[in-house]
Amino acid sequence: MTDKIPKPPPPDTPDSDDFTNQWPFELSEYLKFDDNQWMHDGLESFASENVSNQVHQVSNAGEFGGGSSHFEGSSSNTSSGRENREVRERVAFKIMSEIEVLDDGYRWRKYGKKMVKNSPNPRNYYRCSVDGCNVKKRVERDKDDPRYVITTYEGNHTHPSSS
DNA sequence: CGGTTTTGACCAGCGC
DNA sequence: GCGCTGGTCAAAACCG
Repeated sequence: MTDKIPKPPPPDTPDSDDFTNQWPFELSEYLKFDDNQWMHDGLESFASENVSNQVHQVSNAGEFGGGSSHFEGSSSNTSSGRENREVRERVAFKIMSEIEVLDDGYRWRKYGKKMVKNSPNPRNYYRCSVDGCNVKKRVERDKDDPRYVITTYEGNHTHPSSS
């Protein structure tokens, strides 16, 4: 099952950070959260319509390979613990597709499946198979809209997109 | 043969 | 202190 998807169109953005542009599916919404308040108590509403409140258009999602968001691990500076070690950017996507695993040009190795209580559907955990690339991907189906898939990316790829 | 997938169990953090 | 959820790893099985 390496390439279940025929990988349709990697047309003219093979090395662009905007790999979202090559997604043939309908990217309904794109969510970016610096904190983690998006699914704190609004996961249900988030999947419904509330999402429109803090959702940006895909076209504007031009930041991916550079960790643009000023994500900060801790808030205060601790006397000894300084610094946020590795800034792991988290981005959540809501895609309308029957396929959950879209081929974005990278190879993902599934490393776990878990059933969340909020949804009758299981949550899949993927990890980048490339050595040195510690990017993680979390795929979950919507609870109210099974035809929607929520993909959460964690981290940035440090290797060239194959192809 | 290699790489990947799959299920279960384990662990950690947090809540009450 | 215990329970629960979420997350990760591990071994085995399977595919190309």
